[in-house]
Amino acid sequence: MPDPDDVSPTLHRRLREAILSLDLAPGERLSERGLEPEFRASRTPIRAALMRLASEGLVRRDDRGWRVAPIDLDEIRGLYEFREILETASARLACDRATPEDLEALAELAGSTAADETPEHSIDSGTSFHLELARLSGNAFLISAMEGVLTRLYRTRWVEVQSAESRERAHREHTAIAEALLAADADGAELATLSHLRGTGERLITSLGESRQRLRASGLSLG
Amino acid sequence: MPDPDDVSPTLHRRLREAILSLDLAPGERLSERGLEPEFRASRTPIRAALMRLASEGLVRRDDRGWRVAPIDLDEIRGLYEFREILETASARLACDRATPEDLEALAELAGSTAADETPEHSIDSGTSFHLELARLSGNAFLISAMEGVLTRLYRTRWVEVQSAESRERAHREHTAIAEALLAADADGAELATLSHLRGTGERLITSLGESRQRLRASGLSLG
DNA sequence: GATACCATAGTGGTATACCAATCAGCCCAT
DNA sequence: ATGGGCTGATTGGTATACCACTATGGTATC
Repeated sequence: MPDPDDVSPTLHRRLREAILSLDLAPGERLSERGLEPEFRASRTPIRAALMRLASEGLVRRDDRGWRVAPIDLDEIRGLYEFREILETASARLACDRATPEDLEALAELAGSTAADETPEHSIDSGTSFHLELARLSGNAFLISAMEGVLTRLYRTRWVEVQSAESRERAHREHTAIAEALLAADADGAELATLSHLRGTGERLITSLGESRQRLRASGLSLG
Repeated sequence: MPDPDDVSPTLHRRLREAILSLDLAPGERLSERGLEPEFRASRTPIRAALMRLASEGLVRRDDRGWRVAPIDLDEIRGLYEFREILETASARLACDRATPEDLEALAELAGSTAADETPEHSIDSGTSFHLELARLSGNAFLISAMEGVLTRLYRTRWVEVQSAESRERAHREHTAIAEALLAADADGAELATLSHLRGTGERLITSLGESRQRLRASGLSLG
């Protein structure tokens, strides 16, 4: 997912991408010195990047040392509950504040999900849709909180877009949200958002639970 | 203002307290080396503390350097809007999840506000009440977001508790929230929370606007 | 053979030296 | 008197050396 700030491949950004791409595995232990050769930097900036990543929830301090944040089912549940709060509120605020042009652009984003055939593009356009919805709320703290949520959820993306059917469903539901907003129907937009999140979240958690079983059986783990 | 983590007077905590107590003025420029003598530490830990404070919104990066986050009226407005979202949701969740004992403890906190005569204690108990309400939601992200909001708002506390009358009003409204929760009245609790925040926020912003006028007239500023 | 102890290597935490960029102030030239 | 250019001080950014602590593994002793 795009880092709103850094445009040049900063160390923070590179580490972040390594984690989000699962190149650094969830739960993996990291040592500051151990990262030096891979990322061609000295401890000080690596340490700074790790601290920043910790504040984004992608990395945690262990007893002594760091580890990539594990993918925790309870945390995902909490994130989706939190996200419901943020995103339904965003929908209401966007309904009040967004201009018709903004909403057209949002509908465009919703529409673009369908055209893409690749799961990767579906992920990105899905993320963009939800982020844009938050932006239309006009509240900087809401936006920032949504960014945090989406970042923390990003590593689970591979399960959401597995089937063409679920990509199609996301497209339908995003479109429904955008259309309710275009119709200035705040209640409808809130409801559409809520049901989209409820369904998506439930399927994600179920799917993750099953994957966890499978992985455990094969000796792997999610952290 | 209590730091949930650090119990020993860490550097981060000391810097944080210096900012929250307005000992370091809003908008004041800070230099890493310049803080060394005052805080008896070298650049590395000071830098780390500044980065952490930046992620809490108490400090910002300037073009070159750091500055204590100014007190910005628009930001306060945004914070209160965000807080409405978080806290009404907290009330609803708490209504579902909190045990009667939890709610009794919350009512106790609400009650303790009145007994205190000093503005200082009124601040602390008020903060505790709102933080406890968030805790009863049982959602870690909601709690953490509320902590962030309260931290960012903390420096404006001196205006909220100026008059005995406003302290009394806070007491009444907190009690009303706690009682609605005890009655398992989710709608009532949400409404009581909303009206408490609306009123408090509005008065705060008005008051800050006037203070800003007065300060500007006297040559000072809030950053 | 089991256990207790010690040496060692690896950890994050801190202090510090060096770097490039920048901003301010002063001096000199016009 | 004024404008231009240079110099020095100060900034954050980085690299690195040193510290205390701990966990571990091997060895020596019982």
